[in-house]
Amino acid sequence: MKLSKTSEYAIRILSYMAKDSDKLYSAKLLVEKLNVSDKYLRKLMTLLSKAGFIKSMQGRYGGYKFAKDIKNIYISNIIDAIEGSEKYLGCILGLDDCSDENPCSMHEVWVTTRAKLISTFEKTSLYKISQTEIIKF
Amino acid sequence: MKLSKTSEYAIRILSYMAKDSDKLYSAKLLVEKLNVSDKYLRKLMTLLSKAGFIKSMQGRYGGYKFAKDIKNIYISNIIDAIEGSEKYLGCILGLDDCSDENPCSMHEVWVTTRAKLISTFEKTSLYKISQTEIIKF
DNA sequence: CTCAAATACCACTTCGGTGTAGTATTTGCA
DNA sequence: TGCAAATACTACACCGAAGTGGTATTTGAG
Ligand code: SF4
Ligand code: SF4
Repeated sequence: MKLSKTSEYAIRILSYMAKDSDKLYSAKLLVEKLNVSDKYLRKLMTLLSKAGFIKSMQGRYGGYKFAKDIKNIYISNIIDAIEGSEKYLGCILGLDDCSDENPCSMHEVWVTTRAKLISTFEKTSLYKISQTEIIKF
Repeated sequence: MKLSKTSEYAIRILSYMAKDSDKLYSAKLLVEKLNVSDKYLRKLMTLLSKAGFIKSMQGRYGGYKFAKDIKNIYISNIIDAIEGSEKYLGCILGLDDCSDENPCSMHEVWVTTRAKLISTFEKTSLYKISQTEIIKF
């Protein structure tokens, strides 16, 4: 019942960057501030670049900055890019073939819960997160 | 955002057995009916025995049957026994150290969603599940 | 008593997510 | 131009969950 570590990291990194969304961030700085290993963070940054959330500047004084308005980046977009939506859209019991017509007794409450979770992801933008003070990353 | 495969299997198996909760089920039958590999199911059955949900009868015409009233076995009990409650009680972003006092902007809606999910698990017994027709396992 | 048919146990393999290492490439500035 | 400091890339190591194989043990029927 958790997102993958990679999704966690991605949300953490982008949330952190969203605090000053025009700034250019180096991998070195992010590694120091956030709790992600150097190599893994760099790999992830490249992935996030290719996904279009950020753009990278190589060379001396390079780094990463947002490629688009953080008001248009939602948590659901990030999760989709990293692990695909199936990972959190499916049934909690893993039974793909049953439907609303053939439900088990957990179905109704599960579907309701799931819907709420999804709508949370789809409605929460990085901008919104940046408006809240986060002490610990 | 999913339970482990093992939890899925456990819930599937016990839900199936709950349809006729006094019957003695052989591993062979369960393997045929449910979609779990022979060896893995047998290993899991031993684990479920040790956890006290079922008891096993060895020898010729042996098998498994419930060790207690299925009205007293809740989904949350099963998940706890297999993967521990931490796995689905924590924060979705994996940041253990922030609290209700230092929340990010997802916190409130996440906590609400999580609470609903947990209460679903804690209120749904195998008996309740058995009352609903499940076509596909 | 013997055997068939069932579970229990131990050890190994496989696989995907996570993390690491080393090297190549880019780029601005002295 | 040459170097320092940054990112990009490729390949491999690690680890826990999932899955498999083979053997030992139990037990009732005949
Ligand atoms: S009926 Fe039950 S098992 Fe099937 S999708 Fe709904 S919650 Fe999952
Ligand atoms: S504030 Fe709440 S939802 Fe946000 S990261 Fe912390 S525990 Fe998770």
